[in-house]
Amino acid sequence: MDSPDPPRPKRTAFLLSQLGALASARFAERTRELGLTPSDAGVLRLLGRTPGLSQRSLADRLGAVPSRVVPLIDSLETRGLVARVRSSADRRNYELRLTAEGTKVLGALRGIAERHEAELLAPLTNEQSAQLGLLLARLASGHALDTDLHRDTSRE
Amino acid sequence: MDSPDPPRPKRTAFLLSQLGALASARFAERTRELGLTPSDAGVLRLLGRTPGLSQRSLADRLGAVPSRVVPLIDSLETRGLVARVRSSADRRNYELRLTAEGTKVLGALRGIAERHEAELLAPLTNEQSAQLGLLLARLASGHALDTDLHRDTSRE
DNA sequence: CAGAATCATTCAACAGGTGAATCATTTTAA
DNA sequence: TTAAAATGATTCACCTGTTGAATGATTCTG
Repeated sequence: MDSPDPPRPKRTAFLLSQLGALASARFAERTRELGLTPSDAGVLRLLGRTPGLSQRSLADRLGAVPSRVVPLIDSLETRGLVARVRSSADRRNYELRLTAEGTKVLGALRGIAERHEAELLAPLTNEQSAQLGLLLARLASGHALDTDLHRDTSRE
Repeated sequence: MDSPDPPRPKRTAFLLSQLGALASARFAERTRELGLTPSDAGVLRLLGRTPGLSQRSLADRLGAVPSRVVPLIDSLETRGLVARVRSSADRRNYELRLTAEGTKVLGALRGIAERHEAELLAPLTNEQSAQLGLLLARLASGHALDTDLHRDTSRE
């Protein structure tokens, strides 16, 4: 037969999928040590930056459906990381906020993200990492995968 | 307060996760038009390159558990894309092979992969795409995400 | 004020994936 | 040669993350 394994170049798109999955899996491992899922982490990050968000707009920014957000917040509320307060302006909404404990956990999460980044980019030099960051950013903006994930058209 | 949105640089690890998820989702859309899941596509690709594989070794190379492979092959066999033949050497094993139809579908799959790659890399110049390919390959090999996914230590 | 829209919630359902137990077959040891 | 251990395929119950439709409360529209 032919040579069994000429060092073939592997599609870039596949590499991207695989490395993305690897990155996600590693990050999940790290957050699990804090008792959090990646979704939990996303919620905390978003509420840290934008306190008072409603569940609806949180769902939009997460790219999730509202019914999905309910058990997510339930669990974070049970653990005392997030508080639901009825909006006085519109009593249909909750205003979601981090508790003191939640803010603390968010801090730990930032540390985790830093170590995660460092571990993932370890095989590259700083220069290469910077290059990669630029290329990926260009790719992301080219595909309307924007700054924050699903910046959508509605208000709030 | 602070300025609400200084165009912050976004972690490279997060970009990687997001773009990887995007790439996977887009690829899944494409394969679905052929009536295939991404797992199906992986099986066909592997059987195209290595005919006669057993379900066990297929599971190893896919990074899946054997019980997962059963319904996967069931479905491909039902659709006439893959054939199970008992190994005469060891009647516990099947020898899995693509049918003529399966080979045809594999061809279509290659076309899809090409278009997928082109679409994904569209925002970049050819030079940038090549650069990205190199950086990702370096990253993958640095993380032992090797040529084919899980080249493992056992035989066959 | 009546009807439409909106937020949060529940619920049934589904896909994908996993581990334990089982059966047939092969290998190992005695 | 045979008893015991190992191996491949399969079944099964189960779990997690998700989704969409229906519901109740509240607010907006005209």
